[in-house]
Amino acid sequence: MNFQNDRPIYLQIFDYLVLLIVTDKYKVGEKIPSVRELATFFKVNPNTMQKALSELEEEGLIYTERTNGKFVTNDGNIIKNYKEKIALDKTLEYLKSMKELGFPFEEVLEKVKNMGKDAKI
Amino acid sequence: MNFQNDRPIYLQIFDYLVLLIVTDKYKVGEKIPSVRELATFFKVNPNTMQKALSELEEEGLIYTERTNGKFVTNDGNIIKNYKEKIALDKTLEYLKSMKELGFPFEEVLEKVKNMGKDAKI
Amino acid sequence: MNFQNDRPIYLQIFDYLVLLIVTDKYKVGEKIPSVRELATFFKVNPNTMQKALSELEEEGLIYTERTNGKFVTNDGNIIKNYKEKIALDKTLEYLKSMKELGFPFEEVLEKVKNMGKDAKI
Amino acid sequence: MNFQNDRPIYLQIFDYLVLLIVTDKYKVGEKIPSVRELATFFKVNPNTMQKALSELEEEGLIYTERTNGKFVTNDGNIIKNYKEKIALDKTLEYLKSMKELGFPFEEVLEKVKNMGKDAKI
DNA sequence: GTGGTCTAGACCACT
DNA sequence: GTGGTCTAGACCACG
Repeated sequence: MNFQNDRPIYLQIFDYLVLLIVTDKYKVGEKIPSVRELATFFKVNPNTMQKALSELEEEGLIYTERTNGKFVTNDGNIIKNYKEKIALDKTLEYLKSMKELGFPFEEVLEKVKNMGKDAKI
Repeated sequence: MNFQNDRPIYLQIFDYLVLLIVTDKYKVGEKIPSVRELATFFKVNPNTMQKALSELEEEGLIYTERTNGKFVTNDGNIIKNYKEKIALDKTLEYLKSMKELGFPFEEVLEKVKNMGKDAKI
Repeated sequence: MNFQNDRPIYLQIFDYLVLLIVTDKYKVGEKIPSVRELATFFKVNPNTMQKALSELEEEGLIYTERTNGKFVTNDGNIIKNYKEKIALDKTLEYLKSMKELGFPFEEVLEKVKNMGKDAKI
Repeated sequence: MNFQNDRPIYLQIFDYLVLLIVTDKYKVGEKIPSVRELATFFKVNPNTMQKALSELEEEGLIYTERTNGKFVTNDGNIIKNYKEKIALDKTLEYLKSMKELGFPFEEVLEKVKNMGKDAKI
């Protein structure tokens, strides 16, 4: 895992784990590796790992069983909604910034289509 | 102007001034206000303002005439290219992150269309 | 039984059993279920169950007859006093924290009355 | 400041700062001491202090101005509501636990009155 | 000087 | 072995 310099590592790990969850790599209700294991895997300090996981828990995507481990939430809807929310946020932000730049919507749509066609993205 | 807390202020000002330039609010070759004036306007420290302007100058969007002030570049192409570059970057980044989330391109296109239709964005 | 995450499970079980005793669900002198049965019932590790019972015994609310089982104390006064002690502790703690928050006693009394009226609590 | 052993220090500091805010010791909009100063004052590690303050910020009771310091929220309503919320929570929890113990409401009221009379609490 | 982040490492209670 | 907490100390960007 390569971390960028302009964002906190714990947030980058957070984002990565979110991806694993919303794309079903970590299944609903599944136990996730221990804090220490994850810290080793990402080559970060356990505290940093802990912080990333705390954020996940705050979002309701995982929960903790004391002395037992951490688990993906059992509520599939939370995951589904979270995924949808991210998507809407990103789409909205994208369209907003394109509009600020002065592109009419048709042109934006054109760009999206072209870029989606050209490359496999 | 409301600044977010998770990004340097000078970058947020930079972005804002870029918008003014690429949307022709600051015309090609036009003189822009002095550092002091801008600092007052944005309610920031002159050092912060200076940093934002330095970034603009580095991108070639403005240039400095010593003792005379700062001006928007006279080369309209620089501005046009810069605008296009931002747009492509944003579009690429958007499509990439949507793909990471597991959305097929058709669904992304759908979301863009819907959101462009629904709201004035 | 739903356990909270911020307190030891054995303490939560302890509290629950205390309730059973002071509210006479477990009568004076009555035999209580075996550690194993209770552990199964609460879905916890027998060690955890044992710890909860040890605390009860320390408080004098139950006693152990070797090879025979555990029993609620025969001394009704112990139970009565314990109940009274808890009540006073809770009341004192409650009033203290309300005072710390800056509520005058009259207002506290008002809140108690209202909340006791409105809901069945 | 004497910390208890059965609760995280950062939460005890959190509670204490909440008291300072809801009782107007820290006024609306006022700058609070720097993380380092507070850490020194409470004799804890800056990280611990930071965690306590993060919780406060999450609750909306304080906000951060980057490189400038932390401030009590400017919205007096947030503070007022928070105070009221704590009071209701505490009252509800108190009445609930007294009911669980088997005390009829009249008796609870009596205890509250007596204890409020006897001592200055 | 400000807050934010991160590391290294330790200790603890609980199961 | 699990998560949670805490310390000591460092570095960084920002203003």
